[in-house]
Amino acid sequence: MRPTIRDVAAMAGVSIKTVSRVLNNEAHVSKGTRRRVQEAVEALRFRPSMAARALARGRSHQVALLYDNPSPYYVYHAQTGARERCRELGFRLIFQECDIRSSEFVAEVRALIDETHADGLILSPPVTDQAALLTELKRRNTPFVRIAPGNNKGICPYTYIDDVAAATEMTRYLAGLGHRRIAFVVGHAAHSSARDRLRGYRKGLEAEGLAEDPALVRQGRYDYESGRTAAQELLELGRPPTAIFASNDDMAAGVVSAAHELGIRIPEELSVAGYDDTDMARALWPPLTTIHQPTRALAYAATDLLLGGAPPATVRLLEHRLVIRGSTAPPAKR
Amino acid sequence: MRPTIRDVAAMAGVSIKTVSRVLNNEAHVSKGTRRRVQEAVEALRFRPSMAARALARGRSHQVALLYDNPSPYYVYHAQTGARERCRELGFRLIFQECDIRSSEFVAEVRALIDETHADGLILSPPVTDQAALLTELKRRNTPFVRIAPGNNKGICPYTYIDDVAAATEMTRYLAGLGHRRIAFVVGHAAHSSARDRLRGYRKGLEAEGLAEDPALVRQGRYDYESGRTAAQELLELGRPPTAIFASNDDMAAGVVSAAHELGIRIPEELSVAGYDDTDMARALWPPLTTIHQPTRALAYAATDLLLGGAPPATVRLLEHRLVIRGSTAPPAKR
DNA sequence: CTGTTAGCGCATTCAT
DNA sequence: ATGAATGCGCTAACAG
Repeated sequence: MRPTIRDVAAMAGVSIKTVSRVLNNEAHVSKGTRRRVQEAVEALRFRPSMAARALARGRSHQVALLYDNPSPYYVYHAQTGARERCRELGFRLIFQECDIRSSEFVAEVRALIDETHADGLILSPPVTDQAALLTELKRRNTPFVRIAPGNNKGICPYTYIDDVAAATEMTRYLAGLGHRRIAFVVGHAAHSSARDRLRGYRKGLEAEGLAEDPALVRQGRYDYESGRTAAQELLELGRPPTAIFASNDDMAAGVVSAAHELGIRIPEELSVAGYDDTDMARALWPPLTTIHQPTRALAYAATDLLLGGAPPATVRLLEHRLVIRGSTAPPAKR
Repeated sequence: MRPTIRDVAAMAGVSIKTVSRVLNNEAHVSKGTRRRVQEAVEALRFRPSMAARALARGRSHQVALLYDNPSPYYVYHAQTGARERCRELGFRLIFQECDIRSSEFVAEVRALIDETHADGLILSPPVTDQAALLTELKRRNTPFVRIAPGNNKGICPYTYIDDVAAATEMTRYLAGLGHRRIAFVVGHAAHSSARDRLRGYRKGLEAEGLAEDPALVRQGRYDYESGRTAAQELLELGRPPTAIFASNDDMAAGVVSAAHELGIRIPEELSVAGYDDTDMARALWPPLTTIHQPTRALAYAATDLLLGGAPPATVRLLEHRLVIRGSTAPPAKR
């Protein structure tokens, strides 16, 4: 049977309030008493009930991470980063999938907060940009932070990397190798990062004096299948690209797959670039050139903003980092 | 401010007990009263506190899924499957990473149960085979189920696929294409599935009248890096294999990567086979031949065993399914 | 320094 | 069919 604070108090020969004091590291407990209580806790292997604590004090020591993301790698790393910081701070992480397209979306988040007494929320893309939710959270005065927001940046702390700069740099890097026909696969329209990365691509082309060819820009959805479809179309063009920049790693994997199937060798005949959450890109290494996108670090830092110290209103956490893996080649002769 | 059951009672003009009755679908409430209460619930957007409920009744309506697994895909799919069934049954899923090698491993799980009042546990490999934990759970009388256990199968319900049969079939399939030097990359020693799959490989060789060449069997750890290393060694042998059977998808990805790097074309010059949790294998399609391993379904069914109806002591849930993707080739001429 | 009392929000006897 | 009182395990005033 689960021991309670009363069992501990009885064994230590004190009142439950004294036990509570020890558990919460409060002052005004004599050395000896404290030790006796601690021994009883050990002996009984007592662990305070989070439910009881949540009721008694106002807060639950739980935060929720909300996501609606098609990429297992993104989800896994975001979760890992947030959980790590939670652990360190003695919080528990509620990991909650949601559906931003549902008419009940905001209601469901509200229900989550009320049911769990969550102390705060961490929003990951594309939840991070749902205006209706942001409004509701502000109204309720629920603390929250955002990962990679695309708008309304003034309303809460957030973490992000500079997608425009990163995509610009990648595009210029490919151009620097000699590529002049560089295709781009756009991400999911619901994600503001998709727009930023596209903007970076265009800035990169412009900086290199390359004209944008609309036929080389394809809409994707940040998932494997859309990258694959886009690459199939691109590679069957009369004048195909010599490089394809897919704006996340799942789509890059789709591009690699399509190229394999068409017998096109990477990187000798086609250069492929992507955004990298480590594992996926490593699986495809060496054909892939990637931007290192530390999802885990973004989530860790966001959690820290929510729970740790007094956060500034806005934080620019991480610069982008361009990382070249493997041997992206200059364009093949034609 | 969060509405409570008292607010609902006041608005509906009844006592909190009546509200409680309506919330829990109990009998002995008149039609009209029930409707009035429901309207008040809607109007106030009332959601009962899980913490208060957990205290008042004995159970928390929460279950925990324990994992200690290096594969993001595995973790993601297991989580998704378990969460889905939880949702349907009105439970909340606590998704908990742990470290089976820690000396505090059992103590930490015990702490989790006491802190959260979890009603039951779902154990995924390799947690599923930690004898010390199983003993403790039995002693405490905590309900639990296991996914793909390798031993002590009598003690609780579990779900699994037949790894021995699946690996046998895959090996025989490769042999049927004409391969006679089929290599095998073994999984992590802590997972019983690693042994089962190796056994299947051996049975397959035997059934085809092929002698096992110890040089063609390499130890891996179910992660990308170990698959890559194993393949590098295998492909540099004096007499390299014509097919490599990696016993999970992360390792298969490593094999594909190593082959690419060495300029070996798949599947023309090397056939690669793996175990597939869909996404990873799809990313590498078409070079890969895979066994379809529905992690998500296994987790869903395990959760159902834990929460749904009266489960039998043991359930054989799913036969394995061999899935051929793309065009695995016969062995290259030498 | 330590103990007593009163809730936190809900379900659960037991009355009515 | 409905309501008042009691308690789940803990913390928070408020004594002493």
